[in-house]
Amino acid sequence: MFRNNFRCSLFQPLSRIIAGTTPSIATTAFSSLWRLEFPGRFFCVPCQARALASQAWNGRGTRAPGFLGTIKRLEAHIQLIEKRAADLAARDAARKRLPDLEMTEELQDQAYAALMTPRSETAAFLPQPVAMSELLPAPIIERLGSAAALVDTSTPAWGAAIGHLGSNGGFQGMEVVDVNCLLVNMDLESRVEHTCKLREMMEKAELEPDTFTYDLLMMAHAQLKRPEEVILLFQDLKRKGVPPTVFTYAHLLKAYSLQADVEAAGRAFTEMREADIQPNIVVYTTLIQTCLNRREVLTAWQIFDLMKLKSRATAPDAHTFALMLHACALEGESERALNLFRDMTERVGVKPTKETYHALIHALAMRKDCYREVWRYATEMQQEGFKMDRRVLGTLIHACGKMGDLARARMLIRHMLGSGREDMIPDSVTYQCLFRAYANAKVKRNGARFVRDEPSETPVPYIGPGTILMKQEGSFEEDTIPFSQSAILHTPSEVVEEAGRVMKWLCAVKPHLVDTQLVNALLDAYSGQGRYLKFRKLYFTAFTDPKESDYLRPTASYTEAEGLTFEPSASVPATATIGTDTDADVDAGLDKNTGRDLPDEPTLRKRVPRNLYTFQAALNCAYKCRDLPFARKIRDARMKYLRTKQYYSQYREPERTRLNMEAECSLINILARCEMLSEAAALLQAACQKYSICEPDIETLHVKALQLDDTQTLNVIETCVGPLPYRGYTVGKRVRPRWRGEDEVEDLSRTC
DNA sequence: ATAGGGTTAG
Repeated sequence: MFRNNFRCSLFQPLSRIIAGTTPSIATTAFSSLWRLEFPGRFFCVPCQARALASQAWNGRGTRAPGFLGTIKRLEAHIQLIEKRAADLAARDAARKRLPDLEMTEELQDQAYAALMTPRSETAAFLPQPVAMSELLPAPIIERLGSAAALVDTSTPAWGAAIGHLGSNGGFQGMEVVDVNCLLVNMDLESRVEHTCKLREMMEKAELEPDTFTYDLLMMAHAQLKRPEEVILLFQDLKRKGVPPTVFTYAHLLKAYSLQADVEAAGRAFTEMREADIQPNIVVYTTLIQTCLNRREVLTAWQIFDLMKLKSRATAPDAHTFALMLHACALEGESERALNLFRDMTERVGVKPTKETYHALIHALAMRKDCYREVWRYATEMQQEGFKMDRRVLGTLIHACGKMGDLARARMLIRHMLGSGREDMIPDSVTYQCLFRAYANAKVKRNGARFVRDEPSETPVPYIGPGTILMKQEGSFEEDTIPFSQSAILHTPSEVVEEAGRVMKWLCAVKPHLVDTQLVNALLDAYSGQGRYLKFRKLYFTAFTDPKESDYLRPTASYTEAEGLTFEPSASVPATATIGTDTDADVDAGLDKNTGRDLPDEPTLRKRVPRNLYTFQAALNCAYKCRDLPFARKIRDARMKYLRTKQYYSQYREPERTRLNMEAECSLINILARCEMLSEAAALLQAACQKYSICEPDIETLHVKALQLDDTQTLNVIETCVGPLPYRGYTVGKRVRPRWRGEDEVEDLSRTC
């Protein structure tokens, strides 16, 4: 119900654009669909190109004129199609064979080894840089005089030079082209910085900016992500009657893309068509980006299809494919990404770029079952000569994090730190992925090691093979990441201890990297390794409470108007309060037996504000350890958070709704696990007024109701989520105490 | 004589 509404609202801009009163992207673009290059001939793009070429030529062989030529061309075409079909079949066969090969690990290790081998650096010959003063127009150089030296450095002092110019007659007596030439040679930052001064000087010299002037200024602002100024510049251009070009509109559309303003982009697109300006591949690609920024993936695909159909000139290129691969990643559609990539390279004949490879790897990294493909394409990318940069490595670590491949995640981090390159050092996101690897690492719960004679908690500076003991200039801090010396971490304790050490190290050495997301990731690591006590400690010590000024309204009006608070219930297990024995029981044996982390472990040096994902992680943890009082505390804190400005500024509408629904469902499931079905059912009834809840969202409640044979609750569930699927619960499962069994595998995520 | 693309919460 609600979810459907939500879907509709998501797609509404699309329908409005297609069927709306104003002609829009889709209508205008569809109307030109009829103007295909080769109506009635379904030749693929390369063949269209061939056909064009052969029409233009009168050569021999397949280019021969007349009937014979036609036959030969047809034969050639058929051969081509046959060859392609054979190639595809061979490829498919190879792909199908693949799962039988038992080389997964080995292959991945090879891939990793290939990745880590430094490629021989062939020093590219760079031509001598030309002096700036030789590029600038003569009148400007003349007026600058000796001040021309200001710009003849590696970082030209544009501010000083323009100031000098301004006090020496400015642009007086010059042409617009001179100003434009100056702009062309200025870097984007300087263009933005000195826009006002330059326009002032132009006005003084009675020079009217032309289209190119506006283009250069708009471009600079667009690239530096300042959409407001771009839009203002465009309005100014219109007001002055300067005619825009397709470039001008492209810059404007880029601004709307940054604002994720699909409607405005649609209007601009229409306006452009009305001015009889043909949209080109860049315009369409920017429109796609706008849709993706608003998560309107369906519209993005429609524009993409349109580009393919419309003409050869607008056929998608590597830029467009990179975006669409990214669209696949957004939706977790890994197969679609693979197909698209194959389409791109084999059918359309577009050469993959670093960006397309990266986007493909990203799309593959979204799913665990594509982990091998991630490494396959990472290797291929490397073999094609593309260098790994921080972003690609970041995506690979992301894949490791998702998969729980901790060993490789740590190796990649070491690699990045050991590279000693400024542009390679891991950022906050990279570390976040590392922590997710800690969270998802599959280590045996009982690491059957009674005595552990290698105390892994001593922070040892990493000294890898080939690392010189001398600290490298400027990167000595990074070199001391307190990884355990063991190449592989075997027990949850080892994992959790290392995660904690790394976090402390980050707090001490790189505090600017420690943000809410990172601490949330550490929470996930504790939760993932079953360290619920540590989790709670972190949850209660590492975060700041919202300040009075953070609230939208004064907190005096704090009277749960939402009406979804828990009823205090007598059947709450009395033991389950923070820090009691129950908690220690819930935590795995090691924590308790060694007592290692029970006495005041120093808390994090840095505190960060909570966000919605903090609560999500906490609710998941409360679910896993069945801690209802903890869940209620989380809920209260969350309710308070919903009144803060941060809540409204950090999350947009669809995400808010999704997370709020997830939180409600978590609470329902926690209640169910604690066998408080009537309260859970009441909550469900209230929640389904606001959200469209499916059976998988509240699976625990359903299973629990079946186990307890609670027909009343089952009825409530049925009225709330519709007809219930069969759930084959086993009685044995119910009897077996699951408090300290292997990891529970209930999935709280929404899969429908 | 310009423009559009890739990492972020299992």
